[in-house]
Amino acid sequence: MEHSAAEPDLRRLPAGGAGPLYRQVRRELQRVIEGGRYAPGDTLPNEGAIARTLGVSIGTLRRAVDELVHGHVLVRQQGRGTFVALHSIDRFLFQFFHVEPRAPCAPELASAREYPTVECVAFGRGKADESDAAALQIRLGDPVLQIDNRLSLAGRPVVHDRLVLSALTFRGLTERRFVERPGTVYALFQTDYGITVLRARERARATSASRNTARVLGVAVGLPVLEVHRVALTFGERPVEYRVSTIDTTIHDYVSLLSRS
Amino acid sequence: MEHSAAEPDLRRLPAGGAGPLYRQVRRELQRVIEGGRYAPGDTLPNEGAIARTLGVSIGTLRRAVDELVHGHVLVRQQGRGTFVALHSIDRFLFQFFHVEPRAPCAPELASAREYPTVECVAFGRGKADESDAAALQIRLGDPVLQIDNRLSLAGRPVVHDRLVLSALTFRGLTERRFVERPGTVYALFQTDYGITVLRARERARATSASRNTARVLGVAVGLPVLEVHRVALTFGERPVEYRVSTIDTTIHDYVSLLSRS
DNA sequence: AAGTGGTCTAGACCACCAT
DNA sequence: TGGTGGTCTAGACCACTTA
Repeated sequence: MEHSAAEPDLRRLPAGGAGPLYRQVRRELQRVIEGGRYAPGDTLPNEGAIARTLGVSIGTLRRAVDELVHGHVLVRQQGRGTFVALHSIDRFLFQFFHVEPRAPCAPELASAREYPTVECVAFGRGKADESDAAALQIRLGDPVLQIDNRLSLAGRPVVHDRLVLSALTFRGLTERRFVERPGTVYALFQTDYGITVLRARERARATSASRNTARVLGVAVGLPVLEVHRVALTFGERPVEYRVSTIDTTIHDYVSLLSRS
Repeated sequence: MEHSAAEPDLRRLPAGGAGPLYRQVRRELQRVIEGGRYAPGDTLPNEGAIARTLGVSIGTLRRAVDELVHGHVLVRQQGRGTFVALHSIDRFLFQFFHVEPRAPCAPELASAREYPTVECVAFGRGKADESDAAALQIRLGDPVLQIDNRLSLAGRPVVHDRLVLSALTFRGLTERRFVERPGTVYALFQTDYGITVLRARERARATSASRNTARVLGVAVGLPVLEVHRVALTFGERPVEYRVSTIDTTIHDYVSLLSRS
C-alpha cells in the first residue's frame, strides 16, 4: 500500500506547544511514523540527531521514546539503534493471544507458550450489523469482511475466531491473499495495509456453544464456552478489527494480562 | 499487627551493588517499606533528602520511585509529597474488580463503574487441598480459612467468590472481624496484617453453575458461568490469597485489563 | 574503533499545595 | 511564602554491537 503523497520528516518543534515538551516530542515522532516516513522495521536516526533536529535535549527525547517503547510503537536495542515495531509472532503471542493449557493458578512464571495453528474455515462479505458498526465505528450496513478461523493447539481445535473488518479499510483483501499470508493476521494488516495494531480491548463472558461453533471446534452443542469480544486499535484509538473468539476451555484457560510487575 | 523488632531506616547504599544504581535504590526503598519503617499511608521524606541519604543523585532516586509508583507501591502527589500506597476502594475497582454491565466492545472509554455490595455467605476452616496448596505455596493439609461471598451490582447477585487464605498467615481472623471490616478485603489485609496486595494472576474458563453457586447467585444449576481463578501476590511474589470467582455473565462482562495505553 | 543506546550526575526552573 | 514533586538541560561515562 502506498502512502498518499506527503511523508513529512521530523521537524523542529514549534514554540508554543501545549503540555510538557516530551509529550510534544512524542506526538511529533508518532506523526512521522503514522505518516509513513519511518515504516515498521525501519531504523530511526540516533537519539542525538533526533534531539538536535527537534531542538530538545537528549533527556527529553529519551523520555518521549520511553513512552513509545512502552506503547509498543518503538523498540530499542542497545548498540544497534531504535526501530519502528514490527508485528512478530512473539509479539502476537505475548500481547494478543491469551489461551494456554490448563494449569494451576500458581505464582510461577508462565511455561513455554505455543503458537496456534490457524485454518480459515470461511471467508465472506456482508453488511455491518449493530455490534459491528459500534465496534468498528462505521455505519450500519457498511460493507464488511467476515472471516472465520479455527485455531488449534497441539492438534486440538481450541478457538473459533470470527473476524469482522471494514471492507473499505481492507480494500482488495481476498480469501486467497488472506490464506496465503506468511505470518499472523496483524502482520498482514501491517505489511499490506500499513496498519499497525497497537492494543486491544477485550470483554469475556460464558455462553453455550452454538451449532456453528460446535461444528468448527468439534464439541457438543450447548457446551459452556468462553466468548471473548475484542476490538483491536491502531493510532488515535481507531478501531481496525472486531473479533469474537469462542474458546473451548475444557483443557485450556484464558489468561488475563498480568498486572504491573 | 506489630512488626518484629527491627524497622530498618534508609541506609547509604553499599559500594559494590549489583545491577544499575536505580534498581539498588528501588530495592532499598522496597526494603524499608516491607520492613514497616514506612507504613501504608505514610509520607516519605522528600526526594532531595532520600537522595542525599542514599548517596545518589536526585535523577536516579526519581527513576527508582517511578518504578515503584508504576508498581502501585508508592503514590506521588505534586506539591504534597510521596506516600506509601493505600488500598482504597478506587484502587480495588480499578485494579482487581473486572466485572461490568454488558456493553458493546466499542472503543469509547469505560463508563462510570460501580462498587459491588458484598455479603459473606459462609466462613469456615479446613485443610488445603492440592490447588490451594499450589496456589498459596503451602503444604497439603495446612490449615486454611474458606470464605464465601456474594457480590451484587445494582441489587442483583453477580459474583460468587470463594476465598482461601492460609490460617497461619491470617491468624486470629474471625467471621465477625471479617464481616465488620469497613472497606475492601485487601484493605483489611493491609491494616490488620500489614500485607499489601500488589498484583494478581488470573485465569478464566467457562463452566456450568454448580448447585452451591446456583444457590448463591439465584440462577439455574448448569447455567454457563465464568470461573476466574486468582492468586493475589504481595512483595517478593509471595501468594497471599487464592480466590475462585464464579460470575453470572448473563448481563455482565469480565473486562480484561487494557493493554498499554 | 566507531557508533549506538543505557546510566548517572548536578543544577535550573516551573507548577502545585499548604500555611 | 516555603516546600513538594514535575520538567528540562548539558554533559560524562559505560555497555553493547558491528565492522
